[in-house]
Amino acid sequence: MIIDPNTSKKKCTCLSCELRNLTFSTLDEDDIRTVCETREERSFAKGEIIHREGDVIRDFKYLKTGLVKLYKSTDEGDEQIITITRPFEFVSNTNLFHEEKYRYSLSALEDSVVCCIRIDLIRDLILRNGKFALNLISVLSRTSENIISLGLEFRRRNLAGRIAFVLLYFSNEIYHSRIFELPVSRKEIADLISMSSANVIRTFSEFRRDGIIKANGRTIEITDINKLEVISRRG
Amino acid sequence: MIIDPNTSKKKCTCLSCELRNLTFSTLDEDDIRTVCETREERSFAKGEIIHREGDVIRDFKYLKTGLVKLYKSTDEGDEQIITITRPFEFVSNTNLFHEEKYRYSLSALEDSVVCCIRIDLIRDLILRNGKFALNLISVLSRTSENIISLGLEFRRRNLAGRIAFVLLYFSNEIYHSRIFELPVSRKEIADLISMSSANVIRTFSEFRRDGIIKANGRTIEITDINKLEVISRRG
DNA sequence: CGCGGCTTTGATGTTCATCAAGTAAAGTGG
DNA sequence: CCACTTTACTTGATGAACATCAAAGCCGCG
Repeated sequence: MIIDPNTSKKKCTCLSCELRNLTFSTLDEDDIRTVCETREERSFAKGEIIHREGDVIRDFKYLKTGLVKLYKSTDEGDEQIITITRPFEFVSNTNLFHEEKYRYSLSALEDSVVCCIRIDLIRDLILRNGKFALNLISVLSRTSENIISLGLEFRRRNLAGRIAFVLLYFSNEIYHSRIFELPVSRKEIADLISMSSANVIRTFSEFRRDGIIKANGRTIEITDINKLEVISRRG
Repeated sequence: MIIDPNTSKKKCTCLSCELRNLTFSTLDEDDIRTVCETREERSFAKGEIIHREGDVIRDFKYLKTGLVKLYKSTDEGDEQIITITRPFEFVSNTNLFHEEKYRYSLSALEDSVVCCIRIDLIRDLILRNGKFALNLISVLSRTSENIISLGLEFRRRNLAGRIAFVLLYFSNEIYHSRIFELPVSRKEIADLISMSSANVIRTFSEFRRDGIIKANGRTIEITDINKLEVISRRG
């Protein structure tokens, strides 16, 4: 870990970065060094906005640590949350390569570190390195695919089913534990599953009454995962 | 236009193909020739299935003429339609490059011609030709982006708003006319916007009563586009 | 010409949004 | 540190939006 005395930005050496195993596994030492020198690692506190829809796209962004939400603000002032994703899933909007500006906003749900690589450099690497390009396509596709798939999952469920699905998603995909701190408010869950926050809360209360979860503020414990899975499937 | 006497498959020369202006503009004459020789042009009658979810992905598929729907079958036997797209919008599922099998099915809503290029060849071109790779990323991103965006548009509208949106979509994006033949059944519209077919039909009837559209079977004429736009925006 | 699938409409009930009012929690300024 | 404000959460009551069920008409196809 190297700390630049001028900017005090933390920089680990890219050679040992975990991300290298993903998109950047195909780069040789020279290219890795170039990436390493030009990239910027930015920290965002919980709640901070990483970029807004309409901002000019300059960087290819990769989430190193933390948790973020991708969302769109509607004309009426509320948000549609598109996805909530954790590190090592590529995070820049998919429109990176065919538009100038972000279509969606991105903000930190937990303290997060984002690795920013200049988009010109990525473009250059694609042009020069076929393996890198192939790999990148794969990562980009997976990201989009996950977003599309999440939408389909919500679409076909009713209120209770969507909430069961969300709880299982956090438990299985994000925290790998049956007890966890919800990174989002009830309102944000509502914005994710396209239901009213009052009904989200009501459903939490019902799940609690039925002994399916214990909920104390944002601390959630899944006590009857079987029931929850049934609700998620049938709902 | 060349017709192969053995297979009776029509083949236009790729050199003059309109698609060349899109993804394949960066290929030199040699590569174009290779693509041209190995590709297959397949015709599908209205209603035919082009591929099913679970089928092994062998080709990169591009819609040349016609109209197709991308959809997922649920366990309960009904369909979720993901998108309906017209020619020159790339059509293969986005999982082309990171999965072995299709996640979604694709079928022809109108008689359609699909150009199929072996996936190995595409992979090879990506490896060898950086500009092609960059271009392809752009096309793939746009396709995914359109699907995601469509989902968001439906999500934030109520029944009437969704139907107004669908009608405007067909009118503006697909047929470029205020009179057109709906390529889908009422049931399929229901599967696209995640509402019941009975209520889709009811809404059509209401629009007709209110003088917003004339509907005779699948023939639709938008008679009051302003009202329809208001409903689409506010609904 | 008869069958099955799509369309249409009405009646009924469920699901969900909205409104309202109250409580708890968390930030804010003196 | 406390009073104050704001924001998140909670619950109930009400009505609107939508699904479901049922019956009848239509159309295309074998």
